[in-house]
Amino acid sequence: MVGIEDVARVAGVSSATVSRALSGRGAVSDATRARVHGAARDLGYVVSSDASSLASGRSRAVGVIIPFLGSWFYGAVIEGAQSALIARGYDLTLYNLGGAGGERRSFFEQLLFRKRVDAMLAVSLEVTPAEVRRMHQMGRPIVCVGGPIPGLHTLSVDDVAASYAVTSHLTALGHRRIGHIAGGPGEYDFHLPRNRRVGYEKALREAGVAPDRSLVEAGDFTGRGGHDAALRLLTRPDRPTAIFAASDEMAIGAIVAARELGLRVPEDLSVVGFDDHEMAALFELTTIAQYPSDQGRQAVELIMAELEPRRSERDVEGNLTMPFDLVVRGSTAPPPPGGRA
Amino acid sequence: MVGIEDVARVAGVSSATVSRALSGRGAVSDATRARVHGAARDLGYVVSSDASSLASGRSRAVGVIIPFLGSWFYGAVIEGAQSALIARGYDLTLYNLGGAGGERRSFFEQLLFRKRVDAMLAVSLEVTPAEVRRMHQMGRPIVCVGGPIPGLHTLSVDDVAASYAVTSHLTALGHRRIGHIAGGPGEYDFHLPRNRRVGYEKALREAGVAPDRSLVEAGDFTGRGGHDAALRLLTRPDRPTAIFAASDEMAIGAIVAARELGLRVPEDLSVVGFDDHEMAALFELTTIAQYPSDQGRQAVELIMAELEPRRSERDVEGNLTMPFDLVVRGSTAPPPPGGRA
DNA sequence: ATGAAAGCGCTAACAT
DNA sequence: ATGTTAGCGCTTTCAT
Repeated sequence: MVGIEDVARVAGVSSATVSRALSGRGAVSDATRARVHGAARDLGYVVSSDASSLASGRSRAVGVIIPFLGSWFYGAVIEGAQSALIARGYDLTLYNLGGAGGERRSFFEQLLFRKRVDAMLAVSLEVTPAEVRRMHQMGRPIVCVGGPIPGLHTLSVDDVAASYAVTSHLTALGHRRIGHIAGGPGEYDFHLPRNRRVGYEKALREAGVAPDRSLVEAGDFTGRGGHDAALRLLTRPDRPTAIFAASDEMAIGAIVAARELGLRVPEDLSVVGFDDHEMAALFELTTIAQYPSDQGRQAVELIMAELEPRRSERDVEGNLTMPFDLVVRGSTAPPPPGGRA
Repeated sequence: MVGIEDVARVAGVSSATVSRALSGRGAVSDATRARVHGAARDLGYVVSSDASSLASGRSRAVGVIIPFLGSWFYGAVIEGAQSALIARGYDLTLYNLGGAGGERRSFFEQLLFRKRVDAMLAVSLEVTPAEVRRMHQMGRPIVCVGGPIPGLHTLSVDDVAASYAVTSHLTALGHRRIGHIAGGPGEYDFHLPRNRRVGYEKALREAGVAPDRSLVEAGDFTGRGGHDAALRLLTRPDRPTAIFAASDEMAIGAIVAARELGLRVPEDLSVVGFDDHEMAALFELTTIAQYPSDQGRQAVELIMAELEPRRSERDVEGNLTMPFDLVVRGSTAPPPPGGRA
């Protein structure tokens, strides 16, 4: 194994200088720096991250916590975070808390404190106040994507506003009976199902429609879940003329369900989703585009601002709002004339 | 920060004994072990992984390398690997080599050698011989999912056999003109596109059909890519009566394309996929089920067998074959009577 | 079964 | 700008 002393010997300097030259911290003359880099390259030297972490207290890794991996959204957030991290020389350690086992507990009790990571990025994580305290105890920056979580820096789209926008699109078309396929009962994905429902109800009220609890069915953010929920909504005698699903996967499931029942989209039923999933365009789905890989990237920027503060950057707000866009495609139209609008 | 010496003091033993008691290596009396565990719990002691790694040479982390994160398959593999790792107290460090930047080069030149991880799990990675050498230089176990890669332990379904099976299902139904939507031109996902095509051609020949190169179109493992490829196939004057897409995402895209052209599935066109994606059942897609999360789990078992060998386990083969199943659903039927079969 | 002590490979004061 | 040196917090011989 070639170590720092080997490089020092070849470059004719001390190991301290090698460390300085390679890490960029501390002053080194240009000539020396060049010699050190040359020696390191020739020897194929790569710093041991363990030794470096132990000595410096910085691990150059950030932990990313997600509730599960089954949806497009999480993959995209991770992808964005990853590329931003790699660009800065950081590793990404993934913690998937969704498993049936004690993943979650062992995470909060052990993993969080092993000092493996310099910071945490929590994606759509529903955390208890006790868990927030635990995270603060860790004493390292924590940024959440999909928030806001009281007490933590978060970065999220305004789910209420976005849901309001997409539901208003439906009411503007003339829909009055609008079903909602919500996220599951809060195991994953915290405020999000609640907030999306709030925006939906706000748009209804504004259109003079009293929200009808029985028009809200739980999906679980999967295609199958959306399909089944839609089936329940659409087999009612007074079926809705439009459905707002809280994710595109569920919306696609709803479109399939409609087709099974012989309903045409959008002539007989309008469907809107949320996310702008890779497949949304394929199904002509009107939806809310959010930009998860940008969210991942941005979250990393926030983390870095805390980790490596420069005087030029001002302090980060508690909660940062991310953009979204209403994307109107072919899955929405005015309700059918015969509809009990 | 509570360190090992604190625990030692409270438990009334030396730090060496604490290390032994907590790690399970080395003999410690039951009474002592209990006292140490008690003290550690009371103090909230968690071992510093950096210090532990540095001293022991083991980091209790494995790196997972993927070409990109955009598909269901990778997410599932990672999920399986993650849960197996966490159960053994290992962390998962993710390397996504798909980014446009120099991720790939910096990975093979630097990250691989930082000694952050005890082993590597490479998923569907197309590696050059030079890269294989680099990985061996690392001197740590490497297991690949989706192989086989010469020189590395791999674990994969027999893509040729699986593709043969699903294509034979089509020929058995009477199809003779069968299109194929292959994976992209090899940027990601290596042998896989090739192997799936080989199985497809073998089934054709066996049915007395000469493979027609012009019936093979490249998708890119996305719904959109499958859709566009299917459009090209289906607008030909002598369009195929069936399509085998190398992934379910692409197959779903093909179903959508068929519908756009007014073709009914399966009456006018049969479509088969590969993977048994979460949404496959929703679209009644006949497909090959493989079990990516099991593959991830199994890969971790292989790694652990090398990392922590026990005498009971015999040595692992170079290549381990994973199961697949043909799942027949509603997207396949005999070709239409008028078809130029 | 337990303890003493020597590192693991690097970084960061401090000195020059 | 560079070198000297003392750790970082743990694991692991080697004794006992």
